[in-house]
Amino acid sequence: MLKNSEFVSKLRNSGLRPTKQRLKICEVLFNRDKTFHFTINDLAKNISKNFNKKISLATIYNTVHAFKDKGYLKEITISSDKSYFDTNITKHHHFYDEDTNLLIDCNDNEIGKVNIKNNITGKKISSVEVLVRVASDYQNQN
Amino acid sequence: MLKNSEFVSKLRNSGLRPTKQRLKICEVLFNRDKTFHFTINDLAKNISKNFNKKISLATIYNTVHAFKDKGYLKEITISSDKSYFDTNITKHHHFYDEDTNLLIDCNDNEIGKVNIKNNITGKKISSVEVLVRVASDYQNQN
DNA sequence: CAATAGTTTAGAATGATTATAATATAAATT
DNA sequence: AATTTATATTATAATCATTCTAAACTATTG
Ligand SMILES: [Mn+2]
Ligand SMILES: [Mn+2]
Ligand SMILES: [Zn+2]
Ligand SMILES: [Zn+2]
Repeated sequence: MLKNSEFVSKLRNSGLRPTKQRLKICEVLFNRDKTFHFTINDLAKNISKNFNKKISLATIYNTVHAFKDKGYLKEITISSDKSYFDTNITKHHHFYDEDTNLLIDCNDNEIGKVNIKNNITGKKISSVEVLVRVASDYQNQN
Repeated sequence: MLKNSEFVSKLRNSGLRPTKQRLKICEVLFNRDKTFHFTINDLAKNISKNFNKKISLATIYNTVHAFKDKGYLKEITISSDKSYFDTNITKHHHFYDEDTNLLIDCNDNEIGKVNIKNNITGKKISSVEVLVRVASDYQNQN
């Protein structure tokens, strides 16, 4: 539950001007109790529903990518045609419900620490992500 | 190192007619000692280089998707704009080298078993995949 | 209040993937 | 082995999410 002036600082601190559009997008994304997952399309619909002045799709793309670059969003790719953004930027894993197409955060009492015994020589690990796909029992599994 | 007649059976057994094009693609993908990762683009280039008669891009897409549906290939999605296919269809995890854009298979002495303590109620796990992104030590990490 | 740098926008361009529908091939049937 | 039927391939067009362009707009600075 951040307020407008906090978004202004947040944007200024990252070298982004606090424009009307960016503040509106901040409000939609970050002015909540819980983090959530969304697609660009979800966000565009959400904004057009809850904002009288329209924000162009190019700006929505630009802003989401800027926020991702600044580390305010993470991108989670499920398949070649499904990409989600996540307002939860802490390290965490996901369940993906193939029936509902919903991403669900895992916490530590759901997936234990991944044990990486050997890394590639000369490389540093930049992220470790687990994706657990789930579906109804009686549905076709692949 | 399978031979042509084995590919013919394999295709027939899955209800796919053993056409010239599909057999050529089988040869390129499965007539090897080691499994590997490829993009559609890689495969198309490979075929045009090693085959005198061209296979249309539509057929390459169709065949790769048919093979994936039949379980002869797995798809590994790295980001919204990078999708790989894998001829290793066993359960395994991956390192992704952000410097070289190369996918590398993990074996059990690199990543231990993922401990899933609680699953979503009423759902069955259809896959568990770990992706470890790595990059050079001195490179920008995100 | 300029001047400047950064931002938004509508619309065009891109490019990977998929659809179309005519032609070709494989399999099944006579 | 000729005919019929089902399936596959192909060139090409269509789709559509994303990115690009460049003109208009806005926030910031002096
Ligand atoms: Mn695909
Ligand atoms: Mn993107
Ligand atoms: Zn999440
Ligand atoms: Zn692999």
